[in-house]
This record gives sequence, structure tokens and C-alpha cells, in this order.
Amino acid sequence: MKSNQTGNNLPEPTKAELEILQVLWEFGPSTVRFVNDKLNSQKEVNYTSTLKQMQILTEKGILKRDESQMKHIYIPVEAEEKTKVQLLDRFVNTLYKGSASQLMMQLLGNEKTSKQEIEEIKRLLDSME
Amino acid sequence: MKSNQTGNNLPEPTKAELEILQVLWEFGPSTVRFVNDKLNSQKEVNYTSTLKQMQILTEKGILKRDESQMKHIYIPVEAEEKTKVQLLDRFVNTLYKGSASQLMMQLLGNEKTSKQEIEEIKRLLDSME
DNA sequence: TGCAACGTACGATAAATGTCGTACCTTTAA
DNA sequence: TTAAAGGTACGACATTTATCGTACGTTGCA
Repeated sequence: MKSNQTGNNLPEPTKAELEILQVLWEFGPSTVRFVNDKLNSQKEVNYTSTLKQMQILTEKGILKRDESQMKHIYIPVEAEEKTKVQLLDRFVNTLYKGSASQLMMQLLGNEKTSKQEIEEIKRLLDSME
Repeated sequence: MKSNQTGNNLPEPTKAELEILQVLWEFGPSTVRFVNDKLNSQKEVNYTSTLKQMQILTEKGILKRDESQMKHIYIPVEAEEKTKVQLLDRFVNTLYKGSASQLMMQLLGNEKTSKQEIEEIKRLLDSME
């Protein structure tokens, strides 16, 4: 048995798995064919590779599927937000020892964070009172 | 040759590699023995495992080392901030399509982000005018 | 001076991840 | 009614990541 500093032992979605999740989040419950087509607009990947990944994702309990028809329909078990929150939490803990404000500083110091983004964040904070 | 959506092909530090980097960032240039001891305060890991990792890190160009003495001294090539910025950038791009404010919203909605943290962020923003 | 302590080098191996080929089932249209 | 198109299942395999054993070199001190 092993554990890490943050006690965070979630069934970690891997890179390839995340790509699949993103398609499902964006377009809703889908067939393997559909997901594979979307993935192929970005990189070449074999149909059976995507199928296998989605089957594994299902075994892991990250996806579930509707098998009532021949074309199985895959659905994320957890909502997009919930999964992202978990990933973000892990990220903050790992790199910033849990300090959200430290992460913020870096975000704001980043050239790529536009003034527009910063304005938006300020509005967000003000509306939180 | 493969590439991803964000065109981000940095020599990705892995989990175990990150743990080593964190020690070096926190305590400065160190020997393998030192790093291994620090790691072992959190999880059991063999000296030679740590050594191997640090050698690989060096091959990848993420660490460099001073071999002038028997006890080699390892040093991160890039500063902590720079590496973290890259990782953060990748994270934002992957999960939030590059939108820092979206990430923020999630951060602020997170139970674990304390009011104290939020206050700190506000101060930070105000001081940025 | 020789041995114990401590160091590096490096190959073996395990486990996780990612990709694909092939077998086989279902649907449909000529 | 059968063959082609399009599904799923599943095992094989390459690569990456992670860990460790063993060999061997250096140092210092009993």
C-alpha cells in the first residue's frame, strides 16, 4: 500500500483518457465511433484503440454505458465540473502546497493571461461578497 | 512525430520526477543521498531508485550536475518559477482551453479554498492596478 | 593495508499506458 | 439469403514509467 503527501488516490484519468472525457463533456453521451472521429480531427488514432480506452474507462468506473442498442452509448459517471475540481485540487496541492493564492499569482504573472481575463476575475471576486 | 492540441511538447516531468524537483527547489542543489532522505520522510524508496531517477532527469536535461567531487551535486536547470509556469500553462490549456478566469472560478468555488486565501487574492489583484 | 562505509553505473524487471490486429456478432440492402 | 458495412470483444505488443539488485570504484580510519 502506498500513499502520497496529499492523500490523493483518485482513479487518475490519464492523458489519453482525458481527451476522451473532453469529447463526452463537450458533446454529451456518444458512441465510440463519434468520439473516435472527434479525436481524429486532432490526431490520428485507430478506432479500436479508442474503443479499448473507453472500455477500460468503463472498467475503472469513470464511464458507464448504455448497452441496450448495438451502438453502445458512453456517459461520464461524474460531471465535468466535479472531475475538474478534483484535478485542480490535486494540481494545487502538488505544485503549490494547497495555496490557491500562490497559483493565482503565477496565473496573473503569466504573459498569456490577458487583461481581459484579469478583468473578468476581478468582476468575479467582487460578485462574491 | 506526434503533437497535441496546445502544441506543448515540453519534456514533461513525471510524478516521481516532480517529487525530486520539489526537494531541490526547496533545499537547493543537493546530493542523491540528501534527496533520497527527504523523499523517505514521506514514502519508502530505495537509494538507487532515486539515483536512477536523478540520472534520467539529467539525461533529459532537466537537471545538471557537478561531478567535480565524488558526491555529485544535482541542480535544476530551470528555476522553480519557470517550470511551474510551464506546468500551469499546460494545465490551463488542457482543462480550461486556456481560460484563466474559468480556472479561477473553480478555485474560488472550492470548499478548500479558505476565506483567507480569497482575501489574499483580492489584495493581490488590487495591488496590480 | 585492508575493510567497512558510502558513492556511482547500469541492466533486469514490473507495472502502467497506449495502440492495434483479428475474431466474431449484427444489421441491412441487393 | 447472403455479403458488405459497421459494431464489440479481447489478446498481443511496444513504450514509458518506476523500482531495485548487483557490480564496482573511492575514501578514511582501525
